[in-house]
Amino acid sequence: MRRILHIDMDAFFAAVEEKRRPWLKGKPVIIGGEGDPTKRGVVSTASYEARKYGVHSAMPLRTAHRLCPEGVFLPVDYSEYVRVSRRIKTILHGFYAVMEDVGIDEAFLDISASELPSEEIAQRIKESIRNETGLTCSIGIAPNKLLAKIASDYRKPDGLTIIEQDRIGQVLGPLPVRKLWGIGPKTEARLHEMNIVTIADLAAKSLEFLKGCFGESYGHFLYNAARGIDESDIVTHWEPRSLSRETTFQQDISKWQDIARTLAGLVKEVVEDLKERGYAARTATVKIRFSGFETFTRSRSLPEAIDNEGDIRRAAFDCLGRFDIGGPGQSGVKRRVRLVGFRLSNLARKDIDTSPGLPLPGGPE
DNA sequence: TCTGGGGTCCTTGTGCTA
DNA sequence: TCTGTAGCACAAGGACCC
Repeated sequence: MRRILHIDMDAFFAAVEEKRRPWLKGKPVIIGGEGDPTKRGVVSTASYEARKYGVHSAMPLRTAHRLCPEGVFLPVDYSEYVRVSRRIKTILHGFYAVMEDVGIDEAFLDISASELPSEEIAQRIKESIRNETGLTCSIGIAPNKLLAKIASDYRKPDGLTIIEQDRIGQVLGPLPVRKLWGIGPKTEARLHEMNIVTIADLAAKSLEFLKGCFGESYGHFLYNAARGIDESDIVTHWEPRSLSRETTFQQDISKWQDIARTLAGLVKEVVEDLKERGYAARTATVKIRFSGFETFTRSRSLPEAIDNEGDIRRAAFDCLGRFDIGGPGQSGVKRRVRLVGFRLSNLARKDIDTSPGLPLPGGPE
């Protein structure tokens, strides 16, 4: 029987800020954007005190300020959170080598090989993290990743929940469908329309029914997830599939030159990132969001993967020219633009030569 | 009235080719 | 030569995650 442990740091960004600024302790702390609730941005993390006011992540900062005017608004200091995150991941590596990184404040560990009881392992991890960083975390342990993630969310903050094989239905059944990883707001709304509110409701539906409503792949996923079935492995290494940058203007803009200058800057940043990581890319995509929040993309695939900024910029501007927004000769674009984004995908590692006739890494000697 | 940024994966439509 | 079809790559959009 597999034993998978999921660890989730409690209100991570807010906790890091409280640790280095103790006067914040007990105050409603809201981290997001530039830390200015009069500007555009959304909440990245709200402390548990702020959550009492109804503030939650992904909420617009202006809304958060309306709900919690006495909140302490702080900008996102990503480099500091990465630094603390690295310390935590090092601690976890010290316990078990088989670890899957899930973003900055989460991880899965496969603890199947350990002789120790699950609870003892969890307590030791919690104690080490608290001693080293002063932060608390919530831990879930279960036979697979899907259930371990639900378990870590079951009791927060500083929680520990273990789901044994024979209690899966009992624990899962009464929970709302939204608790399942992979069910977001859209699917939740669709399920509610079908009178499917809890995971037990979902588990009562047949595979054929779910495939008919949600398609082959997602229907199958929902059927298994409702039963707590997940055979996915711990992923210890992965290659990036795409690299991107995007920016939302403080005020919607209407000058083609401003859009072009922003796009050129984004291309530069993404290409620098691409080169630093040692990749080349074959597909360039430009994203435009208009003032009404309608979002469109235009992409161009090249004959081969490249990392030359000039050629990539030409592909980007070719995409930009295919939007119906006017052009360089005109003083203003037809519609005001809220966001410009740029993405490179179809990445290929530059240090791996995959030309015909040469052995691939890891192939026969 | 408000709705960030950096990702992954899936679905659907379309055009090309065998 | 015409037509139908299957497979594939690509483009675009959408849902979801942290």
